[in-house]
Amino acid sequence: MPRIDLQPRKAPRQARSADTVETILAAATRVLERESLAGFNTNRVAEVAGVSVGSLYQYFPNKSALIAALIDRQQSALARAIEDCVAAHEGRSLLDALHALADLGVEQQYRRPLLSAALDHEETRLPLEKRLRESEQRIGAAVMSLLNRHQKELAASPRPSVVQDIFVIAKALIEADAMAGRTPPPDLRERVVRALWGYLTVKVPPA
Amino acid sequence: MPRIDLQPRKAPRQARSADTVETILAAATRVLERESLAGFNTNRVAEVAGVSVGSLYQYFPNKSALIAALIDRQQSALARAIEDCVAAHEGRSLLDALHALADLGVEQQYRRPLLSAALDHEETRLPLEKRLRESEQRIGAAVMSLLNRHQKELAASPRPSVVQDIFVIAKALIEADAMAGRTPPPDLRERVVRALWGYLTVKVPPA
DNA sequence: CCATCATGCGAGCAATTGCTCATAATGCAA
DNA sequence: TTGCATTATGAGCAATTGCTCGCATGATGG
Repeated sequence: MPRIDLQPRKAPRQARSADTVETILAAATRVLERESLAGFNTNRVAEVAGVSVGSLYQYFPNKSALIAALIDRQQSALARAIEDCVAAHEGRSLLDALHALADLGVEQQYRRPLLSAALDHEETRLPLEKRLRESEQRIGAAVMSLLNRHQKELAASPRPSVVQDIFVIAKALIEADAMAGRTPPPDLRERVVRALWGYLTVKVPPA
Repeated sequence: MPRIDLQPRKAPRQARSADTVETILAAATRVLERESLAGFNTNRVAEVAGVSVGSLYQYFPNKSALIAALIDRQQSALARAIEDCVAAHEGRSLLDALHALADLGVEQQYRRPLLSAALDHEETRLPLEKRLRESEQRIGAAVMSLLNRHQKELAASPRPSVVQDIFVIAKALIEADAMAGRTPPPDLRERVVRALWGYLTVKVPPA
């Protein structure tokens, strides 16, 4: 069984190392998106990357660290995209922003369905490291600021659980469709927006 | 790698077999809810069940079939619970029914969080067999009949995608909380209902 | 040309695990 | 009790896989 050491090994000083790391991560991505977690082993990743297992273990202390690096990459990219999206919609309507966020999620999930699903699964299994928590928090902060800008349209004042919920709702809806077909159904975007908009703005009648 | 034979082997004629199958399934459940998929192997299940591996393979042709049997059980139980719930709420309000369904989901997910999560994951990996599809359809039909009863309150006429969506939304919200803590937060039920109610009843303003 | 050393290499170890099969145990009919 | 058929057993095989370690390689400086 692998160690519980998720820190990437101190990168060697030589110039080539950054490229090699990049090559390995790219290969890992390819393997993961083609064969999901089933065919994902370090020997295969090294083979696809065109390097030896030994080299792989020079840059990643164990398999978990490799996966963690992939998650980190993907989460950072998503966080950045969301931040940009929220920033770009300053002054515009909440509905427009939700549409844009939905598009963003759809695009991300459908580009590499297996990769996303696999990383999702590993994310719950691995002890999350700081950097990942950081991406999560950046996403949370961005969404929270969006909600704060439109507080008057909301049914309730935005609490952290609201941010988590709309994130979870959007991801689940998109993932369910992404596992079923190669291309997004035309109404997916609209359904996601309806779910988010409904959750945010509706007043549930009292019992 | 395991075969792709999900049919349970023809049960022996002897009386003891049913009990043995039951014992094995119970053991499998225990292993799965304690150590998730990581520690779930046939040797361990047999050990916990107090039978030999050979016996296990007399009743289940392979590991996948064992997992499929667990999924089948759980799905059937859920389908039945949902059908009963929908039937019990005939003539009552949609909101009441949604509350009841939310409770049902929360209870199911929190009783064995790891089990539910593991089975969810395997469900996407395994080629679903007929019986499973049948449970899914039963759930879909029950929810659809509930929606049909309250068509006038709905924002749009209930299509199959609506049924899938509210199922996915509820499951995702509950699962996210279930992975985080041992007991459900007091507002979980309300959040689930709001998400469902919002999705079903809200009219999204046109662009 | 040599010595040094960081880096790359890949055979192979140790552990795991799905599953089989020769054998033992057990139930049952005669 | 005897003989047959059915079921239970578990040692162990074959395949997989995470990872190590001794050695090769090639760049660098003298």
